[in-house]
Amino acid sequence: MRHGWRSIAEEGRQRIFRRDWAPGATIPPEARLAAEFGASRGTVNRALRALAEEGWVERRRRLGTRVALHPVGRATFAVPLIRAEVEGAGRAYGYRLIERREAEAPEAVRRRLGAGAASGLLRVRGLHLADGAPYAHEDRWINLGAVPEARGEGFAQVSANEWLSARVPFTAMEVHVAAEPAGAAEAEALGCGPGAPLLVVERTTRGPVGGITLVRIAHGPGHRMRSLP
Amino acid sequence: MRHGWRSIAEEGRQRIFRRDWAPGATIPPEARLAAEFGASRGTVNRALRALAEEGWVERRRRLGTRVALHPVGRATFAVPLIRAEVEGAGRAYGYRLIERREAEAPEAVRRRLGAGAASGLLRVRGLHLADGAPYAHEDRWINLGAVPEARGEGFAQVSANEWLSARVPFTAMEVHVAAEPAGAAEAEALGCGPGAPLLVVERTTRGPVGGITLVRIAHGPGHRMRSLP
DNA sequence: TAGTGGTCTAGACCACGAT
DNA sequence: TCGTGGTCTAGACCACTAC
Repeated sequence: MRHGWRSIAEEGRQRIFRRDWAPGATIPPEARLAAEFGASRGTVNRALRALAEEGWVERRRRLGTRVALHPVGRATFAVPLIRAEVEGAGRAYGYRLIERREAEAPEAVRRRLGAGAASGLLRVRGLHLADGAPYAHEDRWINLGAVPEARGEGFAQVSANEWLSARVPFTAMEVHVAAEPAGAAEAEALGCGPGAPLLVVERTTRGPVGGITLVRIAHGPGHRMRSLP
Repeated sequence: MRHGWRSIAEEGRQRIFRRDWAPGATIPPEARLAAEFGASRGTVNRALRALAEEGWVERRRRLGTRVALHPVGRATFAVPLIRAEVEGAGRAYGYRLIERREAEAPEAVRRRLGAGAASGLLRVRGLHLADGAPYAHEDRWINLGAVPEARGEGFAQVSANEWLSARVPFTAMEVHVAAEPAGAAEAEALGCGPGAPLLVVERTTRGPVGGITLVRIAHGPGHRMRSLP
């Protein structure tokens, strides 16, 4: 038998699906599987690591590899530039600045950004358009302590979304998703009734030195997020 | 210098962040980096593969490894059992069946399940409770062609969510997320006003032989999805 | 203490795709 | 054609943890 790590992983999935390897059971150790498949231990390790990342098995030193009792699924979503998202759908992208000012941030915002009372925060609101129609409302706080250059940028031509992405790499990102009724400002910007259900994505972005930006993106009614394959 | 693959990956992230490796630029090939870091090519490969999975670089044979122009972020969410989700939050879990019947499915449902006109479909609706209060409304179609045992199950004591998870492993899952106004049935079950914004998660689950189940889970007002770290 | 997975090495061949 | 990443091998040492 000739086996690559992908086919070994697939065979493992099949055995789990057929209950040859039952939920909760410990499967044979890598060395034994390597002998069975006629592969090296490294190849088997690669395959089992893939199954572990997919949530099918749990691996622990000494304990061995056990089939997960409740295969916890995972779904991954892309977090693209809004411009790229719109243009990727074959629509014309547009952007309009609504508001830009240095302002006192609510305590919750400072805390989530890890910004001390000393560092200023910039608030930028804007509207993303697709084919001229409102697409998403962006309400952003930028930590000027982490990105002082933002002071010199008006964000009238280029959205903060795009400006930051091109200039400030991040190292970690936290994403919350919720359904919320449109507030007054969002309803006006998006052209929907107040209270209309909006898909709201909140992202906190951090660099090596701390919080960079916190953004709330409210998508117009009907918007869908689709998981990556 | 002694380096494991994790520290090599971290060094790569730092170089990208510092723009030593600029966006769009091609970084040195694995063999060169291996010499630089005093590691074997296999170790460097492992590190760069990790950076590629995180979206920092794009790798292609012959072309080499390029730093991504727009570091497309990815956010991963767990798709757990609702019971596990509720109990994990330290709340008491409950379940109530609302409806169970074999029914004609809309064409859209059949298509997404890849179910022919011949195979019957079972519809199960239920309500998940946390501390006795409505938590999420589940509206599910089960492909009896793929899971004939479901005919003999009443789903009165155990939710379809849990029954399927324990019995039918899946191989692929597609997830859609949207904000939608509560319909009449959902509003009644969840005890909210009709039109209230609900976070709706639609999952299509497939096994090796085809579609298994399509479920629409409407979470009560205020629910949040949080990305995994 | 011993069994298991985690990782590293040095070398090899292959698949892809620009030239 | 040939440089690049993708993968496999056989062997080795280490880290964790049940016993």
